[in-house]
Amino acid sequence: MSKEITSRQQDYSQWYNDLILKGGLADYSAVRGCMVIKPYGFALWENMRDVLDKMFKDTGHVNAYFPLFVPKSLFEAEEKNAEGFAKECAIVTHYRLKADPNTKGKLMVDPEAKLEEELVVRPTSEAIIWNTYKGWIQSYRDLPILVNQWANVVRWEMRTRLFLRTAEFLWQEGHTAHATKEEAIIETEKMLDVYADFVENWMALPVIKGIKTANERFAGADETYCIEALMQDGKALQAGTSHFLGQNFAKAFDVKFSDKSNKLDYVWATSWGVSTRLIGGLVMAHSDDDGLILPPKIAPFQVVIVPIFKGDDEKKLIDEKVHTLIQQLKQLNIRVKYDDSDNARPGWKFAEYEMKGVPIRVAIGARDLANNVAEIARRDTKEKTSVNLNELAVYIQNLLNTIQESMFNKAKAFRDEHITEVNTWDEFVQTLDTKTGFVSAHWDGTPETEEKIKEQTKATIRCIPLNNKQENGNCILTGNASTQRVLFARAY
RNA sequence: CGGGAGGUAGUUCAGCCCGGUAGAAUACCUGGUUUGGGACCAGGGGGUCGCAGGUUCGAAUCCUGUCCUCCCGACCA
Repeated sequence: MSKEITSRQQDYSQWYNDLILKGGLADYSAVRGCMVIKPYGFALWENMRDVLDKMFKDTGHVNAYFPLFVPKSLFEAEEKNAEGFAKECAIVTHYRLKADPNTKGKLMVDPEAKLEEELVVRPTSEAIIWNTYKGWIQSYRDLPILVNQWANVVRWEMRTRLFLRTAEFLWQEGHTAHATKEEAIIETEKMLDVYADFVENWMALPVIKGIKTANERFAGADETYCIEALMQDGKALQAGTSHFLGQNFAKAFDVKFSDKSNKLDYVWATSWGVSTRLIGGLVMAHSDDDGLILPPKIAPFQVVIVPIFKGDDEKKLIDEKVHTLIQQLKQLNIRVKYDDSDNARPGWKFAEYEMKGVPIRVAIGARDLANNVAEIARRDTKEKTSVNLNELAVYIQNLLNTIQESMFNKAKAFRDEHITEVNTWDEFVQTLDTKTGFVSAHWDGTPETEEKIKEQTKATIRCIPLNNKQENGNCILTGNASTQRVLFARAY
């Protein structure tokens, strides 16, 4: 009973924290704003990473690694980028400690060891990477450069939340260089599609593809594309971004190339990233008051088998059947765990694996063996059925697909129900306060109006959807003419 | 960074106001009985009371500082 989870209704934030901590995904650490990702959480991240990494490679990208530290002079080269991140940078100023002469056994920063130039711990790697690309690019024949990096970054956030916003987080960042603007834009859009494909088809999380307004754009980008997801409490979550950087970084780092006619021009750039934040979104979108609900395609374990037995003789008989089943499941590439530990009884294990979100539970006892069946329980719907052992492996294979699909459909139905078109300010405010979710409304296109709406309602423009329908209307705040609706929401 | 709450056994917490031998539940270990939705009996081990100073004969308790966490707000490509 010590592991009881706070209900969503009682305290949504506490529910979220309970799931992460008690589900065994992560722990708090001794470092401000930084978390420990535990083996179960990291296994989830590894599965996500492996799928994404293959997608990147299938679209022609290669991995590389750049330094954690960025000399301050490089960091400040692209002015807007530097300004945007300046407030949340960790900075290395010294390179040595020494024994504190005043306190035995304590260390102090050695004032003699001050760095000539401070090093910024990367909050993002455009600067160090573009400084490097300068040496890699002379001719159009050197382009495109399609590089991805799996890395950690540090952003000194004021208020942190497990997975959703931590001071240090894991991510991938793609940084590409192109000869033409058109090619760079195609790349930006292509990677947005990769993200949407991954998040929808692997994480079972429906997203809206769109572009950010100038206010919400990445510092240093000409255009920011994004995918936006909706959480169960009606708040939006930016799940991934893909930036068209124009020639901003090429100009800042003086990266030019000769085209076929030997004319010099600046290189065109993109960058794109998703992070461990996706895990936070996954948790918030799918789980319930009994614990996590993980989509089969990325769950660390897709199936857990719990034996129910009295005495060693029964256990032996069950073991035999289970080992056959495990072989069958492994041949189908299904990740399975057999929990035959004797320190917990079946009921305890049921609750434990529900909390950990394992998609399918198989229970086998003497009663089942007599009928050559096993009890199958779905985590997402809690439905239980008895299935003949001879058909079980294939049944599980199919059920995993069904669960994956069903989770996506459920999340999509919720998302679609929570996109509300409104035409007046009153409707707008009321929808945000009572119904929550995305609100589709006309906006006059000015940053000032966007800012005022944010001040008054805490809602921001999440995106202007791609392929947005054009229609005439009036801005909900100012009444000025507008040609399209945009999506507002309160967001994480 | 502002406001509020907190840090004592692996975990959840009591004890603090009013200073005097560190407690409960649960988890863990041993033995036994159990096992189809978080088992039971008996015995046992485990805590520099976040950290550092100070007051005191004596500090988990009082004072100062500091670190970390949670909630609300500001901030958040």
